[in-house]
Amino acid sequence: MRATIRDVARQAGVSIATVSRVMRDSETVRPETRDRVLAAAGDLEFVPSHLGRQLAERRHAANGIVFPDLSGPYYAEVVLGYEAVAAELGRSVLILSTRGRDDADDAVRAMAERCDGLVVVSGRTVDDDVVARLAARGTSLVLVARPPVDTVDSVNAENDASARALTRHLLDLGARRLVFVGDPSTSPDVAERLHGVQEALTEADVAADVEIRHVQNLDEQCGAEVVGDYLGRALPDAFVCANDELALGMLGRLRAAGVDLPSRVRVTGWDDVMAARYAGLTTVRQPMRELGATAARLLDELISGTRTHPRHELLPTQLVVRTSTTLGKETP
Amino acid sequence: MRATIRDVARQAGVSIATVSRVMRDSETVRPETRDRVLAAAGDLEFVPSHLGRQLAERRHAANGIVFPDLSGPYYAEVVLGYEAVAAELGRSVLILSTRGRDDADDAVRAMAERCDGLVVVSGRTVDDDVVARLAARGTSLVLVARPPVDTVDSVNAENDASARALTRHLLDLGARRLVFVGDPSTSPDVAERLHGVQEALTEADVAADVEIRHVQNLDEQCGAEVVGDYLGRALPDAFVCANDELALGMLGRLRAAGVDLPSRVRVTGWDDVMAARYAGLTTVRQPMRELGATAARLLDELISGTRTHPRHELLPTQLVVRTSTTLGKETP
DNA sequence: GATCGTCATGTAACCGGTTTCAGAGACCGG
DNA sequence: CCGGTCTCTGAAACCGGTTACATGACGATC
Repeated sequence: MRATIRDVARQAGVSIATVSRVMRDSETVRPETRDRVLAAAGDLEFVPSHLGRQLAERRHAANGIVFPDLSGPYYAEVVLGYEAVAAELGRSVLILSTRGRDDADDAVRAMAERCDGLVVVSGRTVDDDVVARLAARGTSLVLVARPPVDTVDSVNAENDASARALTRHLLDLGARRLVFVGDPSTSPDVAERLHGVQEALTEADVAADVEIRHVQNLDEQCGAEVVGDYLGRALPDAFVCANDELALGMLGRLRAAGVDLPSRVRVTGWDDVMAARYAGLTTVRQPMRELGATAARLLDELISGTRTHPRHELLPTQLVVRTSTTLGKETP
Repeated sequence: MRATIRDVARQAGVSIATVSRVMRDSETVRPETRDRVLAAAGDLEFVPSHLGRQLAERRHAANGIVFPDLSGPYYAEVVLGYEAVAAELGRSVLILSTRGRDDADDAVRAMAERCDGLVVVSGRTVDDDVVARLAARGTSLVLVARPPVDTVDSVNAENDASARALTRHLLDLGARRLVFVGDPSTSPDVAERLHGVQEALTEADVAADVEIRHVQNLDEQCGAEVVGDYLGRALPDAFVCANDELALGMLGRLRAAGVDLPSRVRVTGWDDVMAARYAGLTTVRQPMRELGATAARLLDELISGTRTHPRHELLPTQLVVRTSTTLGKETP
């Protein structure tokens, strides 16, 4: 069995209080005594138990993060940014993926019991009432890429401005008939993107319109299916997809059908995943790592009690133009 | 403040032992008493403290996983597979990324104090002596994608057979002068892959050779640089890269230089990341998720004491042929 | 009716730390 | 030489659970 604080105290001939003081060099201890304790601790290879310490301090020194999935670069980057900052702040990071878990709500609640606070990424993880109940219980919470709730901190990527920029880019290229691929009712992010597109069209001084094409999931297969539908009839000028995976699915199917891009049709995505670069996909880059990092900082403020009023951060995004819309100004 | 077991006991008019028994429905409690306790618990919204419980049980019910990075799909998938199985086994998962951390060794040791056991992924995370010291201390350990140590469990992906298959594939296509890109001294995985290539060449009934091209890092930039070097002189028949990122970097640079693939030169990678599919990269697919899942299961056996003798798992890999080597049998 | 076993529950020690408070000396000025 | 202050250390309570053991009630057995 590993040495405890009492073993060290006995060996050094002091009380456990003194050992505790030396280990966390809090109060003053006579150098001579300190040396004796340190010698005993080194001798016994004493490492203070986190459990004992945490119980006494009534804190976990750990943060949680809940996300739907880790495949695909989006969430992985968010988690990475989160972990980096949390570690800097001296906190461990607990992860919980809700994908394919039917007891996600319970799992999140269980996780909340093991952390000083947690971050919930994406609306596809747990229901709002779970979030509300956690918040009501006093759990420190930060929402990421999830519709803000007044009383709860949130971090989101800007959608509207980039959607407008993207749309103007397409209009500049002469595109007039757009098709937005994705279901705005599934996610507020998607709804905002669509909204930005529609606004840009309204503000434009040319006649242009956007059709909305709903899909089951935002994945490659659905993207391919959408292309299949359009191959029979006239292609629009551009497909504006709610995310990169949809767009990549479309690109693959279009290429297979021998449709030339960007002359016959243009395709855009959202996220700027790594594959988008190789596929030459015009898309919108999100500061994923920064989303996680910001969430970690906000959460730390909540936990440490530095701040009590909720904050809502909105991080900027950036249009990345590639060959799926124009050969003119390719960004490799 | 949240309710404790003593609050519940007082309200229900029983002792804390009885409450504990009800909460973990261990021993027999009279139904009537149980109902009283449950009512009180519900009333006070009592949730047993993990800290108290864990201290008493002297276990964390948490596992750790250490990896170098989470950007790029490789480690993310491993972590995902690990988390899924760990969650199934009722364990929380702590993560630790060592990238850009100069105190990685300490961080790993600190993490070990908070878990019942941990998985170390890749040799690029911490030194062998840290692993050895943890093992000596009795920490349950599983190594993933890291050179096996006799006494410590390990999970690795098969390298040799796939490297041979890959090489034979290139030989079949007529390639004779190969260049292996990557530094075999940095990682045993890379060394094994090179070894497989060399063996396949030796066994082949044609005259062929492989040159070894060392690189600083296994990333896209280095891949692009290697191409730059070769553009001046004669290109080999094929570049066999130690991973996909190198290969993708080469593909980009080759395409930019107007070199036609696969007619002028062939390129292969290793890992089968998502971008490889869009870049048409011939590569070797690793069962990344399964690596993580297997590690979680091995670790659970160690922690629960079901098994004491070390095991070394070797998971199969699979050659994926795409257009970077041949247009003949493209796998989309 | 005394003895015994069983069942339900309570008492108290324990897990390994932190922290409050009090006390023992050392030191100082008058 | 004495009272007061300061510095260092120890005793003990506490964090919130688990669990070995003790206890008491009750029914069964002879």
